[in-house]
Amino acid sequence: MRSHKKVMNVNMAIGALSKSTGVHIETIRYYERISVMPKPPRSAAGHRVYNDEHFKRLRFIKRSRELGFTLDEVRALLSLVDGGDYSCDEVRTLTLLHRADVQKKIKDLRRLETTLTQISDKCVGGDVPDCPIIEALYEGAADSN
Amino acid sequence: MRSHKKVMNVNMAIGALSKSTGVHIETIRYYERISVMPKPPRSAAGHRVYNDEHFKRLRFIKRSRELGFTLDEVRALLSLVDGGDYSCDEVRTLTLLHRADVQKKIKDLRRLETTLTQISDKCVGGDVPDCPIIEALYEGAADSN
DNA sequence: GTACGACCTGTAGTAACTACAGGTGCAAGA
DNA sequence: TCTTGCACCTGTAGTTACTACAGGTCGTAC
Repeated sequence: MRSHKKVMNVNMAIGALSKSTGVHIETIRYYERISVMPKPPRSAAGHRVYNDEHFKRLRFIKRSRELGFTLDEVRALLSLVDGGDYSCDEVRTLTLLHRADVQKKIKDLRRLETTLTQISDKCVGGDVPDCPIIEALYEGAADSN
Repeated sequence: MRSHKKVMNVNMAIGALSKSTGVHIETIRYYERISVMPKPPRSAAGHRVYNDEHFKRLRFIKRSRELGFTLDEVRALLSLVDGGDYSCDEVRTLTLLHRADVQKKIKDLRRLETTLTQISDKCVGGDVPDCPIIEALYEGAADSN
């Protein structure tokens, strides 16, 4: 058991969990369905009852998603946490692999931005028909890629 | 009629169109289903028959998609082409709006890259448990956003 | 005559949710 | 006491832009 495994027994319903984490109710149920969140115990009325552990796990998922990790990557991180025997190296490797993905995306988008700038520069504007942008896309003269 | 509206009557089947444009056969049929490509005439055997106009239109769609336009944006561009009365301004406006989207994405990804670098730097590596990356994500100390 | 390839239709799967429809149960106000 | 409203429940369909398959037809080449 790590320090983050301690439980505070602060019980709450799905609405409260949603509000405190900023994750939609439907998304929480979706995470349960695809097994990134565990099935919580139910109250007498059949309502889901969450505790502090659930709260932290959901916050972990949310932060990871905000950092652009896919749910599959989040699952990989969580399995390390769940196994409890993760090493720093494993986690860092996943993080750096992910960062490489992000860097590639940035590179692609920058090239794309350049092309968009170039083709919009071709266009003098005004109300004339036969826009060079359309021509560039429609006719053969494609210098993109 | 613009210069790009001239038809050369080079008929071809869907496989040839696919090969010459690099767009998958299934994707071409999908474009037809969602009405970004028109329903082509059929041969006696019921096969789709395409001509040079179809080829150019599909290439237009492909290039636009490669430039990151969504199919909805492509549809907007095509409606300008189809209407035949587009002005340079309209096209350039769409292009610049799209470029703004791309620039925002780049900005977001860059911030994300920075955060990933920061948290992976926290990690000294090695086989020790209790990785600071996991801690940062799991426990309260989140400086992201 | 049969095997092959290209074509056909229609449906389901992908990622990561979101948005309903239709139903239950509890608590507070009229 | 009734009823209104809210939070919750399940299950399914929609989103984007495709991809992949199952199962069928057709024409030609060997």
